[in-house]
Amino acid sequence: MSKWANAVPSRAEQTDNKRKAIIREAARVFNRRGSHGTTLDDVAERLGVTKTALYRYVNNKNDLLFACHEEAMEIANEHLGIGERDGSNGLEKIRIGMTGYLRTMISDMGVPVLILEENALADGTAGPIIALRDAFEKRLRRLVEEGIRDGSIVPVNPKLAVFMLLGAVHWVTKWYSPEGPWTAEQASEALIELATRGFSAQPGAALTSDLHQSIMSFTAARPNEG
Amino acid sequence: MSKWANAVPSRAEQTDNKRKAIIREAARVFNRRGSHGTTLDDVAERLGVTKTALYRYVNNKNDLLFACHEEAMEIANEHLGIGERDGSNGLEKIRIGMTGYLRTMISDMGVPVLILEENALADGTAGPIIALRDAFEKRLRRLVEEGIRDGSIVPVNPKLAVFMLLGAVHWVTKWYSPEGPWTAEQASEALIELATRGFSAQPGAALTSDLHQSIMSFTAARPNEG
DNA sequence: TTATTTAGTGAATATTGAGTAACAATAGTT
DNA sequence: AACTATTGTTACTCAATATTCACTAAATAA
Repeated sequence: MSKWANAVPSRAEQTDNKRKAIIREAARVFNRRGSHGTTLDDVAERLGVTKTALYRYVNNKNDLLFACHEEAMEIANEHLGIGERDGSNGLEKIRIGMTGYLRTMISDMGVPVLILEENALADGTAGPIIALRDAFEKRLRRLVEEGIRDGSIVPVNPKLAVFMLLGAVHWVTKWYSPEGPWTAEQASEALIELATRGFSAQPGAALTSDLHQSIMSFTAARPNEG
Repeated sequence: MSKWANAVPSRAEQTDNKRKAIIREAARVFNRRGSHGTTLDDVAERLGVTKTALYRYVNNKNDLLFACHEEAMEIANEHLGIGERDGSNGLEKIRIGMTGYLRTMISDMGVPVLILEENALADGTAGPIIALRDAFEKRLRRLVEEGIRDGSIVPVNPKLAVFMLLGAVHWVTKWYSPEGPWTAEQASEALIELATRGFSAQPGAALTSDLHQSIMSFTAARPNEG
C-alpha cells in the first residue's frame, strides 16, 4: 500500500496542506486589514495562484474566515491546556498558556486571529465561533479565579482582567512584524510578563524578560508607518 | 442681528452639529465592524436619514474616516495634556491622561476610535493620521521614560509598555456596551488601574477601583454573544 | 496506452456599495 | 405672495469583488 515508506505525501495530504496554507495566509492578511478589507485576489496572489483555485479548497470567503477563527481557537485551547498542566498556580497557568499561544500565533500565522469583527461572519455562521470564543474566555476567567483563591493573583474582577489581557495580546496584530528586531519568543514573553504583572499578587520589583532588561533599544518594528 | 437672544442655533451651527453627529455615529460603527465592514447606508440609517444626505456634510467615506481619527486624536491629546499637568510623576500622568481619554471616548463616541486598519484610509490620506498617532504614542513613551526616571515606573521597555496599554484600551471596543452594568467611569478607571499596575514601581497589594472591589458581580455586558 | 480524476486557468455573472443627478419639500427673505 | 437657499429624497451609474462556468493540463489508475 504505502510507497516510498510514506516519504512522499499522498494526494489527500497535499490537499490538506494546501488548505492549511490558504488558511494561514488568509489569517495573516485578515489580521492586518480586516476580512472586509481583504479580497480573495489578495490571498490568492500571496499564494501564487488565481482566486478561482481557492474555491477548490474552501466553499467561500465566509468559510475561510470561519476556518481561520477555528484554527486560532484550537491553538489557544491547546496552549491553555499546557498551562493548566504545567503551571503550579493560577497565575503561572495563565502565563504559560498565553505565552505559548501568543508565540505560536505570531510565528505561525504571522499574528493572532481571534479578532472577531462583528458581523464579519455571515448570519448564522458566527454562532459556533462566538461559542468557542466565549468558552475560551470563560476558561481564562476560571484561571483568574483560581489564582485569586490560591493567592497568586490579587483580588480583581476576572472579566476585566481577561479583557485587559486579551486586549494586550490581540493588539500585537497592529505592531508586531517578524522583520522587526524582536523575535516571537521575546515579544511574547515580555508582553505577557508585563500584562499579567498587572494582577499578580507578588509583582516582582523588576521585569525579567530580555526586552525589558535592555531598555536602551527603544526601537521596534512598525511596518505601517512612515 | 441675533434673534431670540441666540437661543436658537444658527444655520451654520446646526450644520456643524449635524456633521459632528455623523462623525460620532460613524465612529461607533467603524469601531464595531471596521470601516470596510461598514456601509454609509448603515451610518445613515442609524441617523434616520438616507445615505445621500450624508454627502452634504462630508465629501466621501474616506473623509469621514479621516475625521473620526482626527477627532479621536484630539481627545487623546487633550487628556494627555491634563495628565501631564495634574500628575505628579510619570505613572500618575499616564493614569490620569488615559483614564480621561478612555472615559470620554466611551461615553462620547461609544468607544475609542484609534484603531487604524491598514489600508483603510486611501492612499495619501493615511499619512497625516499616522503622524498624529505616532506623535501620541511617542508622547506616551516619554511619560513612561519619565516614570522610570522618577521611580514611579519599573524599568520596562517603553515601546512594549505603550503597546500593552494601548491594546488593553482599544480592545474596549470589543466588549464595552453602555447598556451593560458598568458605567464609562467605572470601566475606564478599573481598566487603566489594572493595566498600568503592570509597570508600576509600587504596585498596591489590592486594586482600589469599584469593579475590583465587588468581584462577586462576575457578569458584564457582551453585546454580541448568545 | 487510454481513461479518469484532480488542479488550475481565464472569462463570464451577480451583488454590493460608493458616489451622482434631478427633483421635492422646507425655511428664510424680500 | 414670490423668490432663493438649504436640506433631503428617489432613482440612478459605475467600479470592485465574490462566485460560477467552461475549459485545459497534469497526475493517477486501468
